Order: sequence, then C-alpha cells, then structure tokens
Amino acid sequence: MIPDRPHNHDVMQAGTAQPLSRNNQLVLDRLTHARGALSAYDLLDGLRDEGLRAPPQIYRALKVLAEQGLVHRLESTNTYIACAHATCCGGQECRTSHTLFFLCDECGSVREVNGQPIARDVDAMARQIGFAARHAALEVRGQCADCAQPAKGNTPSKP
Amino acid sequence: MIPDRPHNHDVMQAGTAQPLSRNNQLVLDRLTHARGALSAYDLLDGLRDEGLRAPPQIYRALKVLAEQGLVHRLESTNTYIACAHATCCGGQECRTSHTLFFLCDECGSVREVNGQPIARDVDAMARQIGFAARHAALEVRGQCADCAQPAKGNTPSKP
DNA sequence: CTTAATACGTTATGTTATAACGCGTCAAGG
DNA sequence: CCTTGACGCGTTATAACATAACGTATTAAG
Repeated sequence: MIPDRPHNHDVMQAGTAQPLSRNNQLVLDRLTHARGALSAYDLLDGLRDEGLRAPPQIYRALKVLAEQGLVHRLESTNTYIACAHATCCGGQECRTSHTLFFLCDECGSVREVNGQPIARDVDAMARQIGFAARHAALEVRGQCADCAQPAKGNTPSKP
Repeated sequence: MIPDRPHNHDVMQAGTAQPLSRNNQLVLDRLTHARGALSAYDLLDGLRDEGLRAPPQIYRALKVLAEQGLVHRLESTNTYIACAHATCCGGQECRTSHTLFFLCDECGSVREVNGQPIARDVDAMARQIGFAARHAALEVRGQCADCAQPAKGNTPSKP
C-alpha cells in the first residue's frame, strides 16, 4: 500500500490559516455549491458517494468549519450555510460582528447581511443590561423579493 | 358520571381573547413559574403528575400559546419561555414587533427586551432588499450581569 | 521507539418534533 | 331527538436532529 497522498492536509483554502481535511473540504464544497441552506442529513445523503456514512462525520466537519467562520448554522431551521464572505475574508468579519440572516420560507434562499447598525444596537442593548455577548443568532423569516414577484417562477431550492 | 365541570374552557387569561384549555394552562403555568427556559421534554416531565404523558400534548399546547403570543420559542436552544409581557399586554406587543433575547449560557436566565431600535433596523434592512419579514428570531448568547459578578453564587437554573 | 495530536470510521444512543388515528364533549341546526 | 362539525384530548409510532464513546491509522516531535 502506497500512501501517495498524506491522508489529510488537502487543498489550501483562500485566506484561512489551516488547510482543510478531506471531509471538511467535502462538506464545505457541498455547502458552497448549494442553492440554499442544507441540513446535516442533507449533507450526509449528498456525500455518501464520497464515503461518508455516519452523522458524526458531518457534524465534526460542521463544527470545524463553523469555528473557522466558513459556515453558519441557522438556528431557526437547523440548517447550515456557507458564509457568503468566506471567499473574501475567510469569514473573519462574521465571527467578530453580528450577522443578520433573511430566510425565505418559500424558496429556501438565505440572504446574509453583515449589518453594522444591528450589531451596534445589539451591543448597545447588551451593554445597557451588563450582558457580555459571545454570539448572536439574528434570523428573520419571511418572503424574499423574488418570491414576492408573482410572475417569476421560483424553484423551491435544494441541490 | 357527573360532568361537574365542562371539560375544558378553564381559567380566564388576563387580556386574551379566549380562555385556555386545561393542558394549555398547565403548560403556560409551568413556563410562567420556571426560572428560565424549558424544553418541551422538561415540561413533559414536570407535568406527568397532571396526566400528560406524550410529546404531542406538550407541543400542541406550545403551538397554541405561541400563536397567542404567550410563549416564545428560543430557536438557538430549542426551549420555550413565557412571554415577559404576557401579563400586561397578552403578548400583543411581541407578536407585532421584533423581540430581542439575551440568553445567559451560565445560569440559563433569559432576558427579553422589546428593542424598538433593533426592530427598526431589521425592518429597514428588510425593506432595502425587498424582504417581507414575518417573524424574527433575535437571540444573543453570552454571560449575564449576575454571572459576571464573581462573588455572587449563581445557581444554574431549572425549576 | 514512544508519545501526543489529529483525522477518521463505526455503533449506539440521546434529544427534539410530528404524523396519524380514534375517542369524548359540546353547540348548532335540522 | 339526533346528526354534524369543531375542538380538545390521548396514544402509538416514527421522523429529524445531534452526540457519546470507542477503536484505528497517520504523522510530527522528542
């Protein structure tokens, strides 16, 4: 048996400190190319061909990716999404400030907005009550602009 | 068998349109007297003595109570909490505007703030991208003021 | 060679939530 | 009276989401 590749330490990810392991990269790729947010079990189903068979493999990858700011967990739907800013800043911005998500209940699309005003307000409120904020989940549910246009046919997503 | 009580249609709830059924009232009471947020299964355990045995009984109650604005679901912890404003306005305020929650990861306390500035910002952002907001989950995790005070012993709650 | 760190695979289990069915009570209207 | 429909309720089963715990392989460091 010839270990022609060092088993992990794969592709270099733009701007991140550490390269991602095979499983982590697989999960990230899926999320990056997905039309909307995916559940852990969606990911698992989609990665069976790559040899992933059990939930912990997915959840471990998601944990690492979330820690690196490359993916976000959407609390209100138990789904995961690639950070929209991952390519430019490696998610750096998203770990430090509070990001606002707009989730369309119809087509499943997610709009990620790095809303400084909201972040400021949240921090202000927190300070007022002496609360040390560590993480914020700011998620708005509703209908996106595309789905509001009656004429445009919208595919309820999922890749 | 004498039906000495009409089987449901129980206690009148201050300011709400409809009285609550027995199960709904039981769940609401538990939540109202809880020190922090409770999971559906916490509620179930606590209400065994009252005859509640299966998850659907709890979830049905929670659904009704949430629709009436009497309880909130905390998305980031899969827990439920009585609306802090239920006694004064029947949760009316909370259904229409966006409420901000500060969840202490240490003691489990939840601070509910009806944050007009945040609501305004969220709505402004939504309008900017043509998003029709129907509901917002705005949850901040961290450490509350009490837990930040080193000397004060804090009981990690749950009634 | 040993050790520690890391990634990995697997089994089993825990936790959260809902679908689907049937029963009992009651009010309205024939 | 007696049907019908709405509602609340109880129950079983199952779906959906998540983690604990264990063992193995690879590699870098000492």
